[in-house]
Amino acid sequence: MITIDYKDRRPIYEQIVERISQLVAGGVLKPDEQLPSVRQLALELSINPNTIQRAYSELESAGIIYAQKGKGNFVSLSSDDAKKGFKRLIFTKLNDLIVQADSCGIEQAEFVGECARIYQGLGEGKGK
Amino acid sequence: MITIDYKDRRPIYEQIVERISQLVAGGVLKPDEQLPSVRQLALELSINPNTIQRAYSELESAGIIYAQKGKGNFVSLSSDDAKKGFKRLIFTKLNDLIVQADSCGIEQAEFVGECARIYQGLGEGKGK
Amino acid sequence: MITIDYKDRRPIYEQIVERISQLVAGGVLKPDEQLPSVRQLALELSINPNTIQRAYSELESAGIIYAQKGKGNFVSLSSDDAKKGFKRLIFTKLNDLIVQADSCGIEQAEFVGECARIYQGLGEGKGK
Amino acid sequence: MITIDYKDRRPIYEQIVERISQLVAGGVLKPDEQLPSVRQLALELSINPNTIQRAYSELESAGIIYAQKGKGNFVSLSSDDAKKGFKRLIFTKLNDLIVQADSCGIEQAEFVGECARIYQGLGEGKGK
DNA sequence: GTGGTCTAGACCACT
DNA sequence: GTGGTCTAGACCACG
Repeated sequence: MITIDYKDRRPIYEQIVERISQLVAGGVLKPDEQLPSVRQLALELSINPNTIQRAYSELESAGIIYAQKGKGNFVSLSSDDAKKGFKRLIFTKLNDLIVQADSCGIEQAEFVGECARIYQGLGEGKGK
Repeated sequence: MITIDYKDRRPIYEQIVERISQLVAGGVLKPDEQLPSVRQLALELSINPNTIQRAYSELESAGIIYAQKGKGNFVSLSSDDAKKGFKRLIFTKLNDLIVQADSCGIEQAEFVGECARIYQGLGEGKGK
Repeated sequence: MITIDYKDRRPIYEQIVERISQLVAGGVLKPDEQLPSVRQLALELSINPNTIQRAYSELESAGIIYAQKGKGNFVSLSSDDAKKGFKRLIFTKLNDLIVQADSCGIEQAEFVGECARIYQGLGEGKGK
Repeated sequence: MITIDYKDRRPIYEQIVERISQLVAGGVLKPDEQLPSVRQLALELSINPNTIQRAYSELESAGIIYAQKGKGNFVSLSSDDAKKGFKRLIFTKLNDLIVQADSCGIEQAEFVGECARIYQGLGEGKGK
């Protein structure tokens, strides 16, 4: 359900935050569902509990999950809310990317063409 | 020609690398043209010469510029070559982004629509 | 009569203490009236009896209720006494808050104005 | 400039966050001014650098300060912006307090009277 | 020297 | 057993 890519240059806790956000956005984790405990997830991924704790803290202050002392961590957002938040995040990144693309002369037609090609690639991947 | 945004969270040397790459891709800096010396640029931007040196090193190992001992640093790529390199880089990032978008249910139509909207926004900005 | 908000970050026993204090201060629970038994209340709220026990202990050491072995827990304070205790508590918190407010430049007039606005909001809420 | 109250039940990092917020709100720390380094402040207060780091992280994600790797942490908000943020925070707490006060029968007149008394106390304290 | 991340291990409050 | 905080010490990237 959650894997860590040690080659990824981003910090581990950030990878976990993103992964769980996706699971919530994708509706795999439903509102009020309990997440694996800090210690259990730490064992599974064989990383330090503090790192999980940090990821969960970030998710909590982002309003995606809520914590109850002595009980556990739970999903707080509906899948729809999470999707909206995620969309905002992705479209912000897309904006940055297009600014860059534009600054070195890549035009809309070419950019959109590339999008189509990539989406098609994804579709085929699924079809396998 | 080159400005630094100290509030940008990315390292300074990375900002410089990006900016010079853009200038080459945009044809502002032409092949075999000499770049400002490490010391001069450091003075202009009032930052540590080590930082400039690092940026130039990265640009060199990316094949965008070449250094001649005792003479200076020079542009090695043609505008077109730089553009191609840049495109590869941007399209790789775009790929990652689309994988993410897809994984939380954003479909091609919506994604492309957002691209169009952003490009339009850029166009208006220029028109000012 | 008593409800628990699981999304509230405060411990459950504290919510119960506060709620019962309010009921006493508001005169809903009268002196020498019997409170629901630990087990019964635990069943009603479907939480651990230990948690109720802890709440009752705190209430007892605060002098708000008293326990009789084998019989149950009873209200000890009159509504007026409870109100006084409550007032002391609230005004202590208010003091802290005003110290903070003052330290960042909020003056009495503005503070009192805000109080009035909030009280008005409450009044409207009741009017519904 | 910053002191820690070990009797305070709140975590240390939270005390630091609040204290620095106040200093920014009060205009003592001005925009773009550099804060003491993580290690230095840790030494001064004789607490672990990680705890300071945590406080600074929270301040950063709240937009009150910004960090530059290798350089330090700097105030980002103007004193006015900080004041507004702080006001919102305090008035939220005030709201909670008034809800409590109201629920046990403290009326607006009495509440405001108490505010006046407290503010007067503060004034006298300063006059000394 | 500076911030950022991670590990290891401890203690506390709560259920 | 669960989350939350803190300490101690390490390593990396940056300037």
